[in-house]
Amino acid sequence: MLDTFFNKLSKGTTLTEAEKALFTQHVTIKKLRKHQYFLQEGEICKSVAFVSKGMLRCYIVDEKNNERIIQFAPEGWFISDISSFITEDRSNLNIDALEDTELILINKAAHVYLETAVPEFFKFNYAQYRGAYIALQKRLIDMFTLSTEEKYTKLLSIYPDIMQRVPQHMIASYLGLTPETLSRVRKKLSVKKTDA
Amino acid sequence: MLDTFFNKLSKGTTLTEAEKALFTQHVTIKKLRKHQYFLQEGEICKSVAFVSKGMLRCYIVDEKNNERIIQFAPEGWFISDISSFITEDRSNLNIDALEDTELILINKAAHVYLETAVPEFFKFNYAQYRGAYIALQKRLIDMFTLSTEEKYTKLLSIYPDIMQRVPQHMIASYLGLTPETLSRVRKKLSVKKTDA
DNA sequence: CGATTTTTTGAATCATATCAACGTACGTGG
DNA sequence: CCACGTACGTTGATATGATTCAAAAAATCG
Repeated sequence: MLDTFFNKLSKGTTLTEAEKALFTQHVTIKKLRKHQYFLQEGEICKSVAFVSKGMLRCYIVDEKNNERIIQFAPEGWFISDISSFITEDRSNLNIDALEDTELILINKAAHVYLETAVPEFFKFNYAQYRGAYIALQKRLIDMFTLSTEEKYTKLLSIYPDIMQRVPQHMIASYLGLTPETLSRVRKKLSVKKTDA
Repeated sequence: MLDTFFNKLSKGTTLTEAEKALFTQHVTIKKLRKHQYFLQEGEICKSVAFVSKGMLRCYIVDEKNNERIIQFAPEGWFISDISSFITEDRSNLNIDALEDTELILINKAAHVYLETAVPEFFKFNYAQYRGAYIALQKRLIDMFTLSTEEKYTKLLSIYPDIMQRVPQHMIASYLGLTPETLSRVRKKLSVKKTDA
């Protein structure tokens, strides 16, 4: 049941069977059908979720009622509103399923418990946050320095299958573009390719 | 000498005198005069720096030779290229002093040692990274959702003294604008204010 | 004080957003 | 399984906001 999860943890970590049993006891499994929410704005984020199957998106709705996608979370990733999870303030993020998905939920009590009971888990989370910070900084730099075209091709090079799994207008939103602009960028690129 | 540093650590952490002594032994002090570099692109980032006095900026140079400022680091903040520090790859960031500044440097060996010798330091860094990640995510959201005008006024509300300490064109760079655009935004805002 | 850097202003240009219309794919219930 | 309705993607025309380039004004530094 928790295979993918232990797989993820075992990158740089070795868990004993006893420790694995602790996880099994303290986490819960949740299934979400396409379009169902893991978190809606206004709620307090009660859990960190590991995606064992499927895919979610995290988005914010701006004052013009545009959805702005902050992050995608396919299987093997964690998703949560960490800020709300830590402070227990209401979230302004929405997280919903783009496909039927399966989550492994770690609520706050479990999270605190597991981090002390399993020091490796604490270290793992440390490395996760550090890695997430580095990745986000790179993304911010890309937002600043890359052209629209480059942003799109870079996304494709990192996630080659993303166009198969995610509707185009959501990719536009993730890149900070309108759907129309992304459509035109793609057209231009396909023409370029044909030229060669 | 390390007062501001211990002050920072003591938020949520209590260090014994013995532990403080360990820090004193393992860190080094470095003074930078205005315009001097803590890190230049192409170098490997050898230390994490705590700013005890002064201010630095972290920037990247894009292919059109524009400087893009990623981050400012006034006293009380940490600055480093964490990615380069961890992986020991060459950095593509530049970090230099905007004023005469004083840094407390923790090199890799010291960092590793102190994190194991002082568990509180490990926890502190965990919280730092997590906080940095949350803050960066908020910044990314602001970049997406705020108008140019709002980005500028929000920056001012968070760092009211920033215009006094940082040249305007660097603030423009931080916000992802040209200096001309920021100048015009400021003019528009000052007219609005006069109207009232 | 003069020299250099920074900020401001103006005009032209460019990239993306916006609005509107059309074509296409999709899945849902009859 | 087909038909219909809703979503999604494309295309065109126009508007908007920011950039670019150039030059003057203001501030800062040695």
